[in-house]
Amino acid sequence: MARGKIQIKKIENSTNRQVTYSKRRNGLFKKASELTVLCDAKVSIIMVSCTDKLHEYISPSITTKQFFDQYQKASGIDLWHSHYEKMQEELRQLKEVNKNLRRQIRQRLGDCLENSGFEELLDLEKESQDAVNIIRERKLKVIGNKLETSKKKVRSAQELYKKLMHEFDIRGEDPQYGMIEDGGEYDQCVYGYPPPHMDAAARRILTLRLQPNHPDHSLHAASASDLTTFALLG
Amino acid sequence: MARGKIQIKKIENSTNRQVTYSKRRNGLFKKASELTVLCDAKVSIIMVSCTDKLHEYISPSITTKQFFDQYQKASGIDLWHSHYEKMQEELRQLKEVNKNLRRQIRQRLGDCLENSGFEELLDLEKESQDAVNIIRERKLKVIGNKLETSKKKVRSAQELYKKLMHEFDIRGEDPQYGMIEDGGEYDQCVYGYPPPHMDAAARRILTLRLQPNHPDHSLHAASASDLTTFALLG
DNA sequence: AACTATTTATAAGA
DNA sequence: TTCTTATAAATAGTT
Repeated sequence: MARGKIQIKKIENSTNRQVTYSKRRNGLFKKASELTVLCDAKVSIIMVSCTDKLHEYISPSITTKQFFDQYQKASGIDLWHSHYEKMQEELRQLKEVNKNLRRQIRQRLGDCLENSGFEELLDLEKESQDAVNIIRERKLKVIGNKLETSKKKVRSAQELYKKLMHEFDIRGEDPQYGMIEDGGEYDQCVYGYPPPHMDAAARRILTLRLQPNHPDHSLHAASASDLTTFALLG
Repeated sequence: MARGKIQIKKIENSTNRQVTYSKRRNGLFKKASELTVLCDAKVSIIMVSCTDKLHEYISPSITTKQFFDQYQKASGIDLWHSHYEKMQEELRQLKEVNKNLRRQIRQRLGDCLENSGFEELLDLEKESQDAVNIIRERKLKVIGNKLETSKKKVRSAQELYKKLMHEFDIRGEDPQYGMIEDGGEYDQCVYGYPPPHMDAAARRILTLRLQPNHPDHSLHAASASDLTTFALLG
């Protein structure tokens, strides 16, 4: 506005722009302070330069926080209040959902059934019984896997045992265990007494192995009350 | 600034002050918008007049909320930020809890058991089976109550029937149902055919009632598979 | 709200 | 940055 009129459009020269920003900022703040005094008003100016520097004018006798509060109150504009309320609503809903989930769990554990109708109870019973069955299946499968592993261990122990026996045989020593070596087959082997050099775990596994010939099959047919037998496997 | 210099102090004449406020406010906003364009800056001006009227200038391409956020970030002044973060943390935790509860329920329904260990499966099975038993007990109790109610209904229907028969008898009409009236006792009564004036529901109840002589006792001993019989009671 | 004499702000140059 | 200054813009007081 001096030494020539200018177009109101972005100043491309960065230095120039910076200078103008600084000058006009001061001008703006000066006007604001005059307005504050002359008209007994309150003014807040916050500016962010294109280089993200922040400058602020605030009328004396007020803080920016007060200004924010007053602004919101006077404007009725929500600003963060709607945001805040949305969060509160979300919190409330989540708490409600959690409460319901907990109630569901309690019901599934057999609590709080007083208010459930007959149909509801029937559904609940069926669901729960189905769940028990699934869990039982899963347990059996885990047991099956464990048995499989045990079987392998037994087999390798047996191999070792055979080899040792063979060596004994070659040396013509101690024919006490000959019958086991003769058979060679696993099932024949395990009906004999376990050799004394096997450790306690291996022996326990062998002992258990004596009962079902085809564990995978018979286990799946077993009823719940039979299962404690197999829990010993650990 | 025109027609005479003025002192920068509160304008005592209220009308004058109002006019000046309006004029200078426009000037300020104009300068602000020029600054916005010329220097590619962001400006927020909020003014409150001495009569508590609020006016605002905000650069295009930004909201007042964003301005507040940016201001707080730059100034380090907290305002509501800590509050907000606390709420967000709370939300996060609730969501986590929610997730876990849902997982628990799924497990109790027999889903997602792949990662459960053997011990865990055992516990789960026991819990679930206990729950099924409790639910079953509860169901039986509900059935018991229903039967009790039905029994009362039957009894009152029977009373009515008896009374009617008695009247018939007095009038010497239609001796067809005499045998029932003779017995008088409930158990004898229901073994006969229900009288035609009973409604369908009452007849159904009577029919059901024919089977167990002491429903409360026999029901509690009944196993799960027997229960569908009683579901008909509705 | 419009006018205008005057003050003030400021663009460009130093 | 700051100062200078010619000039544009803002505006106080008037209508």
